[in-house]
Amino acid sequence: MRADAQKNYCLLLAVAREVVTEHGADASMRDIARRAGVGLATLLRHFPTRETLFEALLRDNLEALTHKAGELETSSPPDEALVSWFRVGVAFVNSYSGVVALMASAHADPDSALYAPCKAVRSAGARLLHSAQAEGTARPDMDADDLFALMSALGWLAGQPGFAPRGEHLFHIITGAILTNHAGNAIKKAT
Amino acid sequence: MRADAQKNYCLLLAVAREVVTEHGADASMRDIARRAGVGLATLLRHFPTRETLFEALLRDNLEALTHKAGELETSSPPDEALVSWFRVGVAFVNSYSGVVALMASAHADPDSALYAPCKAVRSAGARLLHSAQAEGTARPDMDADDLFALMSALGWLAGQPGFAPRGEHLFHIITGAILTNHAGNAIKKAT
DNA sequence: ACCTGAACACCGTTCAAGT
DNA sequence: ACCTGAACACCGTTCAAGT
Repeated sequence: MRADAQKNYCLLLAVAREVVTEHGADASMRDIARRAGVGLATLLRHFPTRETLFEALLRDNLEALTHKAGELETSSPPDEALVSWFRVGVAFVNSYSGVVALMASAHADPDSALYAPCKAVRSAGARLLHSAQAEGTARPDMDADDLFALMSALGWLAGQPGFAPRGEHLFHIITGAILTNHAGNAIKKAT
Repeated sequence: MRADAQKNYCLLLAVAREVVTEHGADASMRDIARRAGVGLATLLRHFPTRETLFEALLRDNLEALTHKAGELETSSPPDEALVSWFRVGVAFVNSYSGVVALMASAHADPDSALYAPCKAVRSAGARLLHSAQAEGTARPDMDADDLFALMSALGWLAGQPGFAPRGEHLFHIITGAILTNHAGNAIKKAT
């Protein structure tokens, strides 16, 4: 990669982050190029699709999310680890408005640049889920895709202006459905 | 309304239904006008916003959904009525791909043409929910907006290609969280 | 190698001009 | 009253022409 190309790459990524923060995941590519003071075609060659742009934009955060699962696995009991990670996942998936739709469709499309990172996240969740299921604290009739789907659904809800205020409560309701100890999974936080 | 205007109105509605079936809720307005053999401006005056078009397009179905609640209220015990209606609601909200996002945002925007119909649906669900709560078969820490949100979330999930196959199972998980009789709400169908 | 500008086929909005 | 065509400001894609 030539020096000027490298510089443009970084510049575009920084500007994209800014624009996407303002306008969400379906921000105008043209706008990003314009603000970066670069030809639209230049942006499009660095990132031929919206997915490749977001793959670069979210890479670090997606890796952190995947890593977080392993961390919680050793530091917390399985059910707590699962819920804590689920919460982090919901928050991430909603970090940029509209990104959840991108990830949901990437999850089903092996050609998407976001497919691999999504799969990694899914696998990380799977491990936590299986631990909790083995322990008997998570419902057994659920798999990693269900977990990913529910995470996406909560992320989507939190991104809808009308539902956002209820996000925390809906999170509580859904995690309550995932865990099996209906007795007191609400208060279970500092045990 | 003049005769030709009336004719155009009906024609546009029919064509719109067709195009939306093919391309989902964010179909091109221009395309609808084109297929109807009418100027774009004509479509836009009959339906100044996408919401007004969908208000007309969904009116009958939304009324049917609202009506269905009252019907179930008298024909079934509260918990069954709630779940049955919830199922119909999820199916409806997913009748046209992408319509769920339209409804979710209309739900929070009193200026939207879809605001009133959404409110009616919400209220219809509220009655069923309250009956079940009074009976003790639905969790008490939930209100009509939560129900509407969960219905929307399931509709959204069903609209995502990757999650659609799991729709029924996710429906089961979420209704399990709404009802309180965790013992056997799965099999409870023909009692 | 890498970048650019322009042409292209789209989109929804707006409005003066027609019947 | 109602409709139309065109102008406008956008969008992403593509590619020949420049350095």
